[in-house]
Amino acid sequence: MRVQRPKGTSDILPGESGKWERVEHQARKFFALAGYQEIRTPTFENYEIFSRSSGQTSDVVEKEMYDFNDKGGRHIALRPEGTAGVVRAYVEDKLYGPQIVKPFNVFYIEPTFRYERPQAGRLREFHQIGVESFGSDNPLADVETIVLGHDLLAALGVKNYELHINSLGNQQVRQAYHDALVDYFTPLKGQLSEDSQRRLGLNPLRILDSKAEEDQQFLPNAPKIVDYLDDESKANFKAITDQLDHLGIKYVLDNDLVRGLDYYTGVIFEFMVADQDLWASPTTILGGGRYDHLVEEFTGPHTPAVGFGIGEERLLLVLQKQNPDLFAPAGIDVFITNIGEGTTLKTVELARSLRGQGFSCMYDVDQKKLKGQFRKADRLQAKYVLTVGAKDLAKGQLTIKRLADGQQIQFDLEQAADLQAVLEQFK
RNA sequence: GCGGAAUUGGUGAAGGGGUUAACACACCGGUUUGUGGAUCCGGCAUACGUGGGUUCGAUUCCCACAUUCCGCCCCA
Repeated sequence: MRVQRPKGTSDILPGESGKWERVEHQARKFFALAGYQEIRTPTFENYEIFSRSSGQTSDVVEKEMYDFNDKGGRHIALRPEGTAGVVRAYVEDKLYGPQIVKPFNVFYIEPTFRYERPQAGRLREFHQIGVESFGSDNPLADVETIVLGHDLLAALGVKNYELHINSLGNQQVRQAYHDALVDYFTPLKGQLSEDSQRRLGLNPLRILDSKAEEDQQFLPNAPKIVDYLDDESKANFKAITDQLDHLGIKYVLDNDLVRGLDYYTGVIFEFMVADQDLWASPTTILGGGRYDHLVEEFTGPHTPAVGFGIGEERLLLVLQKQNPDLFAPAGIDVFITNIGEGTTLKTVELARSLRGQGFSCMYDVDQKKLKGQFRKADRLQAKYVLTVGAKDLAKGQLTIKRLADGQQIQFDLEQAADLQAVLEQFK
């Protein structure tokens, strides 16, 4: 048997898992403060949920879906993004009902899957932290979502990121813009990159995203979406950017920002980090936007919505560099060593008592020699070592030592019921 | 999907077609048995990603595959 995890997956080991817990704990706290509640949807859905929402010509559907047929012949896909499943649940579970306060705000933290070549900050199984807000078409809902993303990154300690935003307007706008792009690029077709020639027929919007050298020269003069926005879309976008201005949130208007999923309709945005040590080119750690028709597409009532997703692996890469303090190893409060006849069970009793008092506490189940126990305490970065010695115990006493400076004090056994009071003697 | 590099023990690694795979760190044990983080002593890869091939003989050469890393595409 080959003992090897599937390509593009990773084991999050103890030590590493603590970092994840801190990030997720902070995120949960943050969402709770904003009144967002958690939603958990299945890891897999019927294939159509994703193919219809993301768009048949999107890369996600065309080549990155992790799909298979189950034993019942159902075409299943592991979720490649978070929004579709939440929208499905919103419709199926009738969360649009009048008894539910609008907007309906949720967050999720979940594994996500894309069948791709792994590289820095890109795995086949990765994790997304996301939010969705259903039911409001007010620009303030867009602003609230962007502010949430901005403030969450700030709370976690991400320092250098750039917020790119753009607007895609409604379906008529998109159609008109689509046609304009085809008109512009078709005469140039022969000079475009192979990929872009293909995109021209399928999804010309994608050409704007191209980084191919052949294409670059044509991009500056390509039609801009802003010129095709109708008055309402324009007013909407302006309202959003004005409010961001007032709130002091910096952003870059990025006409070429497209996003990989077809369901976006209004404002779209990405928080990008440019760090040569991490990635050769600027990389998106958070992306999102407005999708006003997806609920309808899933046979629900017309429901405007907006949300974003954060790539947790990428977030961690950035945080480890920009806010390493967040991940300072914790160590345990107390390690109990014991020596001599009749001290073992006393040790267990003390450990249970200390844990009950809220101290993290361990002892040596291997019952090695005292020196070995101290070595263990040191390796576990214990703050204090409490020693249960047979001789001391006979006098009703215990010894506690602070490892940082070697200071050691003795105290009566009964005082162990309130260790905090004992520890205060060190100060 | 395309291009490039890598793959030796718990880790970082040196090495080289043929009887002991260097060195370091970590770890384990000891330094006469009630105290850590120092020193000293000892131990620690029948093994060099997998499968083929070349050869008297390969971990060392060749091929394929796998995985990892980097870049492109795209995105989280």
